[in-house]
Amino acid sequence: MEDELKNINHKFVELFMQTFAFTEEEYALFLSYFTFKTVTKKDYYLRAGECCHSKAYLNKGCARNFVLDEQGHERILFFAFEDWWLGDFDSYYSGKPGTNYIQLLEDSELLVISKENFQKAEKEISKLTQWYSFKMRRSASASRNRIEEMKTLSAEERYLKLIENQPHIFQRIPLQHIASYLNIEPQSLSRMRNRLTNKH
Amino acid sequence: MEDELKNINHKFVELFMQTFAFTEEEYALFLSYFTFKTVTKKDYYLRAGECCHSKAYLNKGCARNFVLDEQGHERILFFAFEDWWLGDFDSYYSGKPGTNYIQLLEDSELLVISKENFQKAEKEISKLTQWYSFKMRRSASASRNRIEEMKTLSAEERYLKLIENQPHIFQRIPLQHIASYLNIEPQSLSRMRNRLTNKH
DNA sequence: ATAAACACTTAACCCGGGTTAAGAAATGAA
DNA sequence: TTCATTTCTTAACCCGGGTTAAGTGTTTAT
Repeated sequence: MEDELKNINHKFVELFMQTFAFTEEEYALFLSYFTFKTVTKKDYYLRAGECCHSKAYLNKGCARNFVLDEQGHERILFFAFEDWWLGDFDSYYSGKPGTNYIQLLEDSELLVISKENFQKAEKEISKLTQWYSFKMRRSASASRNRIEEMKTLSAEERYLKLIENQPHIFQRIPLQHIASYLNIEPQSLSRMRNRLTNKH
Repeated sequence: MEDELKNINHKFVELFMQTFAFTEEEYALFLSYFTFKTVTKKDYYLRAGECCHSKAYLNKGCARNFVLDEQGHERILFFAFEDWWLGDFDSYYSGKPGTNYIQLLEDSELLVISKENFQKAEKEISKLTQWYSFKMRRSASASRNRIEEMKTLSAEERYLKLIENQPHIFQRIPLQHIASYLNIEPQSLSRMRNRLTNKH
């Protein structure tokens, strides 16, 4: 862990040191519960059927979170980039096997904390619970907004919104995965992009 | 309030008295922060553009939570029945105007608690915070499952799953609203039902 | 009792996305 | 450099759901 400390994403440091006002001691204690892990492109952090016993801070790299439909097609629920947390939280809390796959799309760095260590940390650093309920609320809100978006926008509208709001995704994520995220086939995305450019 | 106390849904009593082990005093205090409200069919608890300053326990009746898409079509996100809580939680926490409409579909009874009163109650009854973070986690999990369902199932599969898992909905909710919940037009639902019965 | 409002169904036509198949372009490995 | 793999595109055909329109029940209000 020692060597990697200097490489920790500044957003991680800022979040706990500034936003949640951890003391140096609390921060050091919190960090000591993590393990630093490098994973290569295409590795999985989690597969369906496994129990999720940890959460992981994505220090560097990006990942896709997907499930399989009844025909075995991969359906990407969302992408994760630097400063996101990885995990199947249904499985994490229920202790039961989950349905999510989480695959890294680049060589990446993770800060992994086990469920047990997180519980210990929560007992020792009371601010953590506060942070966590804040995060939970934000996550619930994001999911509700996503549902709203899926219900009110067409595939084309969602594509245009994605270009508008998260253009960086197109720099790092292959179009086939973006198609899956938009819930259409790669061929349909290709056809749609063609349609859109010929409009002008 | 006095008169209506005996009509409070037994699930409400059980939740706080048994599951969260409120004392008689805590329960009485908590209840004193609510106002009992009867509303008639088609009334709105909330409209888009309004700020949501309260949450409401649906003691009796049912409601639909919907948003408008860009063409002004109503899109139902979910239905609420007895023992659900009503509110636009993005607006509740942000203090900003929300996008959700919540309309009662039957003559209904609500137990309404204002944001201020809930905050007071949280300070006086620490178990409430515990209850609330539990609820938040459940809600986040439900939303994620809903996204997963929307991404992996066709309209027909979602319809069959609805019959299987929540047949009571068909007793109380008009088909046009169920169509909106399934994200299809009433005509398409009608056609689909016809298709399905003719299969046998 | 009667009209108005609401809820559901059927049918014809259109269009976007799925499917299948093939080929082009870009990337990676030996 | 060369071959293999991966990624992206194009095209033809099909199908489910949208759209429009009309018609049939079914409630609700007066």
